[in-house]
Amino acid sequence: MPHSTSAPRLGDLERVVMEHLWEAATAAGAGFGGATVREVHDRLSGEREIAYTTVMTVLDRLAKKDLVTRERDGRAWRYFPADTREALTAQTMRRTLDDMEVTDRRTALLHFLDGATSDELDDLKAALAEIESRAGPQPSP
Amino acid sequence: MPHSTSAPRLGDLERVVMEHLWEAATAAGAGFGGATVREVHDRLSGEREIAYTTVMTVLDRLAKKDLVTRERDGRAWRYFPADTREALTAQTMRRTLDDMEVTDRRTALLHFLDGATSDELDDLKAALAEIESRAGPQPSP
DNA sequence: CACCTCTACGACGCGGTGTAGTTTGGGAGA
DNA sequence: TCTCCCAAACTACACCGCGTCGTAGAGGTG
Repeated sequence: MPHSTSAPRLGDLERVVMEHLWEAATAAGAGFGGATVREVHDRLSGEREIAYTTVMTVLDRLAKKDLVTRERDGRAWRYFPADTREALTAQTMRRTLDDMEVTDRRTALLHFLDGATSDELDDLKAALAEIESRAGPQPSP
Repeated sequence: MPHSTSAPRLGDLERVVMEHLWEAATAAGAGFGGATVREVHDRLSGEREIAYTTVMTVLDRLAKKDLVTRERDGRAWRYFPADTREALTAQTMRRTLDDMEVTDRRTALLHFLDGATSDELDDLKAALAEIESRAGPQPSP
């Protein structure tokens, strides 16, 4: 039984392709975005040599892993990231935390914060405050 | 060039073996611990069928990935986890955050916290407080 | 010496990923 | 209508990581 982990991991090229989809999504002003195989291929061709079908295969696999969705656009498919970069990052981090079956979570988080810049700590505090306010003000214990 | 990511990811069996090393480390009261191939194999044999050399190979690969260290113990090697489970977890989480080249880190962290239990939030706050106190009391800005 | 135990090294199968060629189906123009 | 082009679909292949062992040596012990 050769390994499982049930976690869709990104390869190098897959990541690059996701980059372009994310860029396309933000560039198109939230509402739309996405890209066809040809569009992604054209962009990648500017940076390195790569076959059209290679891009197609990658997009296809990403779709099978539910990392992207697709809609018809004429005869071609238009691919969209299923999650934002931030959401995917968070998911992956969470999966790590869960998979490792850490008993002493506080210590793990402490180690994590050890490597954090003060900017990052600020980001974290901001996020924490946001969550708390969303959950409603806590009664003082 | 088939992928790289410079990230030592754990397979299923590798993880199981690490479990045993971590257990051995804590069971031995901080100071020592570690385990030989035979010890790990004996323990695994109780749960499933597995060859001695399989365990050896895994330990070997873990050593090459610097996830364990080893010292001579008679004719055998004694293997020690290079990091605690918590430290490794934190490392992996951090690597994810860095690799994904997230620009909006705050949003990513927000997504991360979205999936957190309130226990986990408490752990995080405790860790955060610890870091802050360690860095010395901040002068009010 | 014979034996036992450990290490070192190599091997094989399988799935994932990078990479691409070949086949097929359907619109668009001559 | 017939042809050509484009995009999709399918297939293929190599390489690497990991689970899985086997075999060959080396070095103590009875």
